[in-house]
Amino acid sequence: MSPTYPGEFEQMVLLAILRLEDNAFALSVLRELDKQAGRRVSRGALYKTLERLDEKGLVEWEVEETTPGRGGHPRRRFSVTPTGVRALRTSRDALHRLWHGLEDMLGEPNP
Amino acid sequence: MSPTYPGEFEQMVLLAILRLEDNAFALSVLRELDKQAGRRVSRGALYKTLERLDEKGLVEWEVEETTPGRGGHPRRRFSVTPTGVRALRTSRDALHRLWHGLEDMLGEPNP
DNA sequence: GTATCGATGTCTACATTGCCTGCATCGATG
DNA sequence: CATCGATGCAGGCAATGTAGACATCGATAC
Repeated sequence: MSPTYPGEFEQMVLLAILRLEDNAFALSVLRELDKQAGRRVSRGALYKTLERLDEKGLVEWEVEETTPGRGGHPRRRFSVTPTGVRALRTSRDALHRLWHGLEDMLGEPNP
Repeated sequence: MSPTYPGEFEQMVLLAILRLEDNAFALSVLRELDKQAGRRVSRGALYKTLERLDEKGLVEWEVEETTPGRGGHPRRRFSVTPTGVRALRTSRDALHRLWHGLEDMLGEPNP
């Protein structure tokens, strides 16, 4: 049972969900990833990732009480589980330690 | 033309090489990853990753002038190419923007 | 001088992630 | 009723992550 770390994209999805708080529906996540990280992927790609994160217990969701006046599938509101938050912290800390001290070569983060 | 971003582990390997400067031989990278990021992988895993980073032009290497008195294969000294540095910066910036503002939930980095 | 060790590198194979296209659902709108 | 819009799901291939076995060749132990 080796740890198995969240991949690069998985991390981004988790972060996007956290930022969206109550508004983390799949398509909003897609927009957030584009807006904040310049990362554009297809819906299918995102859903697959969400499905995997769910299987790993890093995210969970509930269906939204259907807003009167919209059809199709009821949408799901995602949230990051405590396990997910922990995984995120671990990844961040590891990267942070590796980055630390390289500011000269890499420059400061570009906001 | 798809960008294709460095994966989670690939980023760590690139960073480890940068930190080691002139001392970036495969096995030192392995130790650096363990020490700084707590990430332990087999040699095979690392070599595969280095090979892929090389194919993508993110790292390059030269064989070391053989130190008198050590046998086996001559070891390779790796370095990150300018392209590699750029890729690293891009990934960092994207993650940085996503992290920004979430300090309350995630806490400050753990040094 | 032979067996082994130590530090490297390579090859093969498989598991996990990343990512896309295409298809289905179902109110609202024309 | 045809279509659109916002969703979600299935299937499948490509890229990444990871391990384990095997090869090389000085140095050192016996």
